[in-house]
This record gives sequence, C-alpha cells and structure tokens, in this order.
Amino acid sequence: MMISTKGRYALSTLIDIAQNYDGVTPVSIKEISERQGISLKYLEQIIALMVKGGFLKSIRGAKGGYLFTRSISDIKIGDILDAAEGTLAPVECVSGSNTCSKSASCPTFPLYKQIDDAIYNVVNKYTLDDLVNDKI
Amino acid sequence: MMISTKGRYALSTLIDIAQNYDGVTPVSIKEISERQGISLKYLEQIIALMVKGGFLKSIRGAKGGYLFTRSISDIKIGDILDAAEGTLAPVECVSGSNTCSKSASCPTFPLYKQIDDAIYNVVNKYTLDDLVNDKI
DNA sequence: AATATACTCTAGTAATGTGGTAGGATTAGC
DNA sequence: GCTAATCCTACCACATTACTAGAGTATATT
Repeated sequence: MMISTKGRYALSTLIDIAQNYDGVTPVSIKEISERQGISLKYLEQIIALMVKGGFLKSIRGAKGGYLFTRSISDIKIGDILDAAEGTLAPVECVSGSNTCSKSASCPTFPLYKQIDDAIYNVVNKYTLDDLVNDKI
Repeated sequence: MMISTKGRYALSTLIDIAQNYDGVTPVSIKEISERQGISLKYLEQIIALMVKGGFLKSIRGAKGGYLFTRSISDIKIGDILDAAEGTLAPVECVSGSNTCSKSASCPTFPLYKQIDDAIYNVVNKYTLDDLVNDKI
C-alpha cells in the first residue's frame, strides 16, 4: 500500500472541509474528526502537514478552525499526497531529485521511471475540485 | 516505496538468470548472490517465491540451480512483482477482488482506481524479455 | 559409498515504519 | 477569567521489512 492512512486521511479531510465550509466559520478538527471517524489527535498531525503544505490556514482560539488558502480548483491531488506521504515514488531510485547514479546502466530503472510517471500523471491531472464535484 | 527489496531483488534476479544462463548449466543462488550483492539466505526466500509463481524451476543437488519454465518473452513484469510483493495496489480498497463496499459513494475511490490502473497498465505492458534486451 | 554442492523449509530477530495516544502550551472569543 | 480551539512534541504498540541461522534433503562427482 503506497498510500497510507496519512495520505488517505489528508485527502478525505480536505474534501470534508470543502464540503462543509459555510463560507464564514472555519471548520474545526473536532467536526472533521467526528464526521470522518478519525482520532482527533491523529488528525491534528495530518492537518498540520496540510498547513505546512500551504493548502490550509488556521484560525486559532475559540471558534477557530481551518480554511483553504486558495481555490480548491488550484490544488492538485499530487501536491496533497506528496505533502502527506513525502513522496509517491514506487522506489527510491526515482524519487524526486535523488535519482540513482547507476540508473544509466540499470535494466530496471526505465521500468520504475515509467511507473513513477504513470502515477504522477494521474494525480497531477486532477484538482481537489474535481474530486469534490465528481469530475473524475 | 511501494516496491520493496523483495520485488526489486526478484526482478534483478530473473534478469541475472536470463543474462547468465549458458544454455546448459542451471544458474545457482550462490552465483546470483555474488553478482547481485544480495545475501544468499535472503535470496533463497525470494527465489522460492519465483518458483512458487511458476517462473522458475529448480534442479537440486550438486551442479543444480534454477532455469526458466518458459520463454522470458512470456513472463510479464506485473506477474513477477505480484508474486514477490503480493499486490502493487496503491490502497487496499482497489486491491484485486476485495474492492471496497462503499466505493460507489466514495469521492476518492475513482482516483485510487485510476492510479491502480495506471500502475498495472505499465507493468503488464512489458515482459522480462523487454527488460533484458532494453526494449523499454 | 562418500563427499561436496546446492536446493528446501522453518524459525528467529533487528531495524524501521505505521498508526496512533498523551499531555501540556498557546491563542482568542465570550 | 473561562472555554474552545489550535500548536507542539514526546512517546508507544504493532506490523512489516529485511534479513540471519540452522537443520534437512537431493544429487553429481569421485
């Protein structure tokens, strides 16, 4: 399973916020936790990754919660999953910039690269808006 | 990393056998272990998966080793990786036959399904022969 | 027949990653 | 000042991964 609960909960959480934001009051972790059935404390950590990733901003204190920093049609699924999981690379040798030094002579490298490309091709094709509004 | 050492070693091992089989003497674990830099004992277990998967057959005793059961152009990469890893599914809900029961109403399911399809589309497009002879 | 070589099977184990839990500090609305 | 909420960091149980180890079985060669 290359996408752990972190990535899946992150996606579900952002979808939840998109669907439940009334336009005024920020969405609290407690609400999301109850609706999605995710432990409040674990969710805190996942949401922290989403804030760090720049998708959400927080409003502290009573009546606080989270809001999107920009339109959900500007947030790519691949960016969310990368922020939550670190990377979606199928093997380390094709992970981001640290491409393996022996790749030129490695008979398996082109395969791993194609798998990696295929995955990112899908997740970078869709935005959060596509998921929320069933455009996929 | 969705492809662990098991899957990677399995692939490298099969490629090694294809490249080093002289047409007469079976290829021994010891040889492969030395060439590929994989512990002999760990390799035993990985090769056992390849025998179980039907790609290799063993010749026991002195001068024994392993041979392919069929042409390497008839062995799909996806089948090798499935035999080694169990599954390549990115999330459990799209893994083989045990598709999630709530998939119809799940906003993320179509995404996971597309990722899964994209991965298998690549690994089922190539055979071991393609990797051995740089046709990829 | 003895020996060495090589596969077979099963158990154990260290290191790592996953999926949390816990507690307290900080901030802001009322 | 009380309460609701985020923030921060430490800790921990469990599962998986990546091996190591050892005893057993088969067979080619001498």
